[in-house]
Amino acid sequence: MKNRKVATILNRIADLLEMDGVDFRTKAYRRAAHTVEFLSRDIQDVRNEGKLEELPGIGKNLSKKIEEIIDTGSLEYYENLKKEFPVDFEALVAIEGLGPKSIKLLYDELGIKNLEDLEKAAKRHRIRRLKGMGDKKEHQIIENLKFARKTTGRTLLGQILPLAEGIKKELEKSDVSDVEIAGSIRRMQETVGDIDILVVTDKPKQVMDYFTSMDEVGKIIVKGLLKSTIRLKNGVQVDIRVFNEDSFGSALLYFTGSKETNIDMRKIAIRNGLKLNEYGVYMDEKQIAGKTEEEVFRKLGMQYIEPELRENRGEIEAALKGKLPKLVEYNEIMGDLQIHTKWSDGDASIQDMAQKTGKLGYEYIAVTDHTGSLKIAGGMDENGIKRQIKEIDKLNQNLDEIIVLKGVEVNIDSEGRLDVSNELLENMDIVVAALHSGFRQSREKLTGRIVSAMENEHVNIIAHPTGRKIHYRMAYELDLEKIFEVSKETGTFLEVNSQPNRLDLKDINIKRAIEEGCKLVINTDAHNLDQLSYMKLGTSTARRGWAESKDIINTLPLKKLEKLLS
DNA sequence: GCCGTTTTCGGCCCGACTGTTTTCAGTCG
Repeated sequence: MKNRKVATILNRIADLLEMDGVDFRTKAYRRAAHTVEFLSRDIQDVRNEGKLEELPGIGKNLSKKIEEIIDTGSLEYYENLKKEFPVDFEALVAIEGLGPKSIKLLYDELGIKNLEDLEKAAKRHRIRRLKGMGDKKEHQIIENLKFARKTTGRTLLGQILPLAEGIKKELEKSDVSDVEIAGSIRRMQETVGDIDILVVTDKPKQVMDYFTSMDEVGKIIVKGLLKSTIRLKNGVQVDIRVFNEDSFGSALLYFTGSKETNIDMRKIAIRNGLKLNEYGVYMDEKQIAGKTEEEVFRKLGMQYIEPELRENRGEIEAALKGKLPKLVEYNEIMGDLQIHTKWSDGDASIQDMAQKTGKLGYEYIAVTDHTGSLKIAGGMDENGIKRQIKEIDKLNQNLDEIIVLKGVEVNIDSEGRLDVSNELLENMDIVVAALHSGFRQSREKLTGRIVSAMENEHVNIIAHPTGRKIHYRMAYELDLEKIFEVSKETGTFLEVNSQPNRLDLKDINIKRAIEEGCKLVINTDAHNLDQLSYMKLGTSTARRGWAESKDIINTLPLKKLEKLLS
């Protein structure tokens, strides 16, 4: 998968061009980088088919450059640009208040190339003497330097969601008639850079004062009547925008993004002789829509696009043609098919997990504790599995709100073998299989291990298929196209694992899997009672992958699911 | 550098806030 590498180089070129004051060509590189980064296929395959130019934003010139990157691993044009501007752009631009123009000025006038140079120059008061700079700006740079070095970057959605909801609750106590969480959180992106909040009020002064003086506020970065930005004590940035009721829909649309989707929607407005901004849809000077998002989409001649789809990955074209999928709904999930208990590495008893899930409105769960070879996770031996089966049978006689299915999460060893005998697997309602080690094997070997597990007639589900852990380890090398093909052939379901740092398969792979005709299952992989609520994260990931309920097997009622499993 | 429901040339989203400015450039989202 060279997609990441190609996208990174294209983005770096855009950075350097931006520094040089190049305008629209910069945008072209960024657009192409976006296309490549979120392509659900291997860019190398597209290149081999000679179809690079069919991708949005990629023409003759860029397709040649991409070919050069794929073939040689580098790009002469990029190398030359780097020589011209030998600055650590990425580090410098991470400083709040520094953009391409300032970085160019600092390099041209003071030879500043990196954070160390910047710090020295600022402390010697050499920056305040530059044109357009001043002592405030210099001070700001010194302040923000400290922070930029400590910053950890993006936060997991699962971590930031409760924080954002807390701030929303807090703001509801102020003079507002409405508060909504927008931005990438509303789009349910797997990681989030900041919290965006939109409020409706006719007392903006009071609300902004309230917002900037909340207990959690560490630093006020910007404060105005219509927009403010703060940094919480824990380092997370929060942006707030104030609107009135008549603009609520267009404001929510704008503030939810993504930026790329916003830009394309504004272009559609222009094409229709209209103007779209955060205050509404305008014909000449007159607002003709804006109160609700639905109204805005309608005026632009499009279907309503769910927030999770707003990533400029083809949803705008589909909405214009009326061909958007009908996404799986959060309340359509009927059960959870990967749950751990005290029998292996979970914290709760089977009964506790069952009772909690019964309250969530599910019809069924599957208890899928680890098996023998996974000693570290307290894996059960075959006798343990047999005893657990008996316990579940007994429990089911006393539970009326939910059915507990008998499952295991078997380990796929380094040669693709399972660690539980087929005789025993035959007795299980559901068998989940996964890799837990040997991630550094070759692509062929890793793919082969999963394929042989899928070819076992007892295996129903491949759990966390790519093994990635966000911020911790990359997905292992896999031929996903092959996995999808065998998944479809054998009727093995691919998991969308809901753990906040897994979300695996991820959105673009889900989309591809569905296109290939695979069926998926959304599981929490919960190890305690609280983690059962992660289902929301897995479902949002599936929605971001354009999944409909027909693609997700645990939207089925028990009877139909059992038929499918058999 | 890309693209086309007025275009193969001439466009390319739009607005708020800050700091350094006497009217605007740069940054940010």
